[in-house]
Amino acid sequence: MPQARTPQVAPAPPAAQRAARYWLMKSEPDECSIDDALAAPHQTVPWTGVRNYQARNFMRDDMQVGDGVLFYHSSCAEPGIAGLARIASATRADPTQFEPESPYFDPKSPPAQPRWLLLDVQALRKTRLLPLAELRAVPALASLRVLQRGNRLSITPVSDEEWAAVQALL
DNA sequence: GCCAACGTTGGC
DNA sequence: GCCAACGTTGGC
Repeated sequence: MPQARTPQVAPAPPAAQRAARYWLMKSEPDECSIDDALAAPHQTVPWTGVRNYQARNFMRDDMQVGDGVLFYHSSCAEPGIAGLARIASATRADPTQFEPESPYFDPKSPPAQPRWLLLDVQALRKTRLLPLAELRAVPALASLRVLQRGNRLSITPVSDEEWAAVQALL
């Protein structure tokens, strides 16, 4: 008895099954601030340099064009949410992994199967800076990933409720 | 597959 | 510059 054929390709998961529709993305303002992104052509920058598998997998598996982004400034005098942005492209290979002179060079990444991805992020607007202390004071943001102890991920999902709570602060 | 050593992140 | 926390590496 022949078995029913199984689809060769799994259907894309419905939006409700994605990890999130909103994201927080960290950028060092010395490298690319919200002002830098707003000044870029089409207010769009390639999000280069992600070298963490969890963050890469969010880009690869969950992030979609149009998703909302909290643009976060890290490793600077005033860390916090500095602007709003959106995901503006699908993923593609991050070219810096193949550039020996780049700080993001990864000699172990096989060019035929690039290990690291990026996508384009379009800045929408600069906001007033929402520093960590202010975010921590909002009960609805208690579980925001960037506020958790030891958090280091440069891309983290933001729930619908957290997104709304941030918008309410602006 | 364990786990110690090491490098990096990032707030303070 | 300090240091806690975390991810990665590599010997065994």
